[in-house]
Amino acid sequence: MTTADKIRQIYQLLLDAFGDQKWWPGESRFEVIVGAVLTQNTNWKNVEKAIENLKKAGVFDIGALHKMQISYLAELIRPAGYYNIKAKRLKNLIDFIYQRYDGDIEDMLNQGTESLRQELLEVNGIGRETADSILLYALDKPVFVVDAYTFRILYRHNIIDADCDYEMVRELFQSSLDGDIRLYNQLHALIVQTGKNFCKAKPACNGCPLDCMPKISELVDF
DNA sequence: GACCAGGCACATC
DNA sequence: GATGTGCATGGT
Repeated sequence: MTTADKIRQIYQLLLDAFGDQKWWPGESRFEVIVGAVLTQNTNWKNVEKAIENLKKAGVFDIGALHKMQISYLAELIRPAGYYNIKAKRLKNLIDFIYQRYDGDIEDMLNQGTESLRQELLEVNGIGRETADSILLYALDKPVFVVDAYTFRILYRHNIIDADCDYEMVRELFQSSLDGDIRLYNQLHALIVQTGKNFCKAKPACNGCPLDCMPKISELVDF
């Protein structure tokens, strides 16, 4: 069985276990973009509070945030943690969208995936996971999002080894899932769901607490 | 009270 | 290039 087969099999198992994830939580491309920055190393519940603050303040649109004082933005997003640095990062990203795309998120859709990815990665505060989350979930681009849960789960189940880096894992998923945006979207969401529920950062790693993984081990020949 | 959460940039070796 | 550190709130 190839690694690609394993990836696809894991997808099916997680889908059976957790069902359709309907990701990303967010009602607009803009909301996904903001959430992608705010969720950096942060619980999503805290991000929701920060976004709610922005909505209640009546400033939840790109134009309002573009004009806003950074200190006020920081105060509004405070519940998301790291609020000073995230205010800067959000500003950097919005400034980029204004400078490069005239503040029009829809305009970004016309750009090629790879060049847009490079542009996003040049923005200070936008790393690979944040860029890829924006590309996939806000802009419907065919990019698989790799996060801490992805590494943790794959490593603990002997699908990757410790020195495997972000781009290697991304390639692994993208080649396994054959450019299917719908699958990229769903599987990343399922992995996060799995990680949140079962795969904490520092368990006794021999014997993953993961509930569904023994079933994977039975079905997949690791 | 300790530990963790859907990262990232920067300093230092 | 790898390794360590600061950033910070809120839930368990």
